[in-house]
Amino acid sequence: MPELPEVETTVRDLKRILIGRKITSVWFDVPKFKSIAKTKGLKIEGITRQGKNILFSLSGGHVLLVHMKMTGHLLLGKWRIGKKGVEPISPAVIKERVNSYIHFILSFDKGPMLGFSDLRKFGNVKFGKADSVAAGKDLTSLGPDVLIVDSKVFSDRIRARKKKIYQILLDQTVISGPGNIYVNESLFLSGIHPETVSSQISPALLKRLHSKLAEILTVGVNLGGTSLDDYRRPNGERGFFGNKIQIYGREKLPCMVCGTIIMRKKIGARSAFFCLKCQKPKR
DNA sequence: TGCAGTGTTGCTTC
DNA sequence: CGAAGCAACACTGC
Repeated sequence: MPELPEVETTVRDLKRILIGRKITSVWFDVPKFKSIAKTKGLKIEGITRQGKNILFSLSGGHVLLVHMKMTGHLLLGKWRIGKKGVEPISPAVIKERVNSYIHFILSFDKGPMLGFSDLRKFGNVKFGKADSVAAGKDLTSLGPDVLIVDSKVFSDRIRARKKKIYQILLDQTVISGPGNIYVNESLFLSGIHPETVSSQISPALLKRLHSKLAEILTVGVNLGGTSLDDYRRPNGERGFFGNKIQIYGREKLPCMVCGTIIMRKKIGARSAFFCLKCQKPKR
């Protein structure tokens, strides 16, 4: 689920609470998360984002990397760990179904705990010294961040590939950050058909795409991300970008601009949504 | 009832 | 080498 705006929202929300806190105990119920045990006793010195990865800088030069994948989200709250498993105490919204799949918890010297909810258990964590995490494939394979890269580099990297622009935009090794919702929205706003071959799009049009993508991602960040289903902010609240969606998920509904019925097509195992009148293959 | 589909990504296979 | 298919997993909706 989470794309750049959801990850960025999570980082910003967590930073305000967790910087300076010392991890006093850890709990997990899925073997793949066992490396969080090594964070016990360390202090959180910083929280940043790289692509869709969240990086907790910890004392002693350590880093905890968390990727939320499809259904993960980090929540601040209180849990009681008993024989029946994890029992949420707060926040109240924790009672929502989507928040009841906690698979690891960090407790601190004071304040709320940090729980990781992940219905499908696709999430990932990595722990290590900062340089070894930085040298790992999770981070080295990432292309430049879509909100940081300048439009010339954005354009050059995309034109260097020869593939459908929709697939290129979802490829984190080309540009990191965009996911399915915001990619569909940005192609719609730019008037580009998702199957347009990347190498054939002019630098001028790619400049427009870059600006629309950055614009829509920024709106997403400002609205706290998109909560169509599972995603929640750390305090349990929803993000409101869902109200701004113009094309994603609107198959068979009329285009908000021209009224043409919106199409859906599988491209590389993902669903692209587009308006045939507003989005032409363009160069 | 069963099966396609889901905001992600990595590995295997050809 | 790249592209396609499958895998991880749990649930929803047609």
